[in-house]
Amino acid sequence: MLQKRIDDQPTISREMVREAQEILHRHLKRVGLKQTAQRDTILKTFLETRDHLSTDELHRLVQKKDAGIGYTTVYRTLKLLAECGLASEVAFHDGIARYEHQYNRRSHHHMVCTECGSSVEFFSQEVGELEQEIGRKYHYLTTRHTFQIYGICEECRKKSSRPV
Amino acid sequence: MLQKRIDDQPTISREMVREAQEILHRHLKRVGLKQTAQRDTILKTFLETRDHLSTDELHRLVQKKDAGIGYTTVYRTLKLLAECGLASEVAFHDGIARYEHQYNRRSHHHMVCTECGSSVEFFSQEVGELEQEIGRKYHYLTTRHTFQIYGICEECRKKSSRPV
DNA sequence: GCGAAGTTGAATTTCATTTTCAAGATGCAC
DNA sequence: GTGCATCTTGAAAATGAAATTCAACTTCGC
Ligand SMILES: [Mn+2]
Ligand SMILES: [Mn+2]
Ligand SMILES: [Zn+2]
Ligand SMILES: [Zn+2]
Repeated sequence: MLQKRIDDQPTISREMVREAQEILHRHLKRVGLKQTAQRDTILKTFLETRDHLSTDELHRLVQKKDAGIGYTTVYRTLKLLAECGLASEVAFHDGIARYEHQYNRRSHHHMVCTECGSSVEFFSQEVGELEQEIGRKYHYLTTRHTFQIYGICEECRKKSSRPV
Repeated sequence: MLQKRIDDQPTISREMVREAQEILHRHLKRVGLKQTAQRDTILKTFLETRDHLSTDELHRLVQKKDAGIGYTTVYRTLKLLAECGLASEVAFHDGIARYEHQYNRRSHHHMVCTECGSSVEFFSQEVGELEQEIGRKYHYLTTRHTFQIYGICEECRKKSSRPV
């Protein structure tokens, strides 16, 4: 699952992890839940990648840090992270839910290759403006939108024109 | 599942059904499959509604015409219709696959209420242009895109501000 | 009509997601 | 620090839409 990096975020720093954890902790307190080592480990692991991870994939990464953490806890923590804005779900239409972290990330969209599953991130202000415009027009209070482009990447086109 | 009608297609005519069936029949022949009464009934039923139907919902409608037609056949026929461009999948993010027919329909997008599930269709040329532009920029051969806006409709906002 | 090849629908399987539950951890009150 | 109500955890089970299987049936080229 390749992914071209087209903005300029450095690898996450210790400081950023701490700040993100504070956001989580405040959220937990607000809704009457408790801090746990598992939740912190999962958040930290999640911040360390810029990939679009399935629960299963994140679980595998988390297990390298603490083999005792179960799939269910990763699953539940991702929901919590989405609640407090640290994660968002991205549907690549491949039948599984993927998440990406939203801490210090510019809002962006994805173009996905339907052959190999790789994706490119791109930025477009227009799409967000369209959300506002259409919401106003039909009297919806809009909360979010999804926009994905599907196609075949250059690599895959080369491969299929030059078969083995 | 309400849906405002914002373009001007009349109810499907007998003539249109015939034309759409010809498209299906040509497709079947092309890929070495066979015409059946079930497939024709399913296509006809599908064309008669402008809703965004799950396989289950379409199956229920089809059964009113021919109670012997099974869920599996509806499921498989929807795939065939998508293959020949007569249907397209629309993901409203409610966990089930929905289809709408694409015979004599203007391309459009959807805004979905996350409270009641109702949807509004809207038209935007810009979105299609953006697909082209981004595809060119990153050397993808684009095939399609998805764009949905999520929010809360006027009805639902009224309801929640005036609780029983 | 014959027969090869495709179709059908009930039943089964698959598989990501969600729920359950009993044992363990957390954190507020004292 | 201790008590204890409440929340958390992870294995296992349940869920449910989607996909597959298979034996009986239909289609269609000859
Ligand atoms: Mn992304
Ligand atoms: Mn529509
Ligand atoms: Zn590719
Ligand atoms: Zn609504």
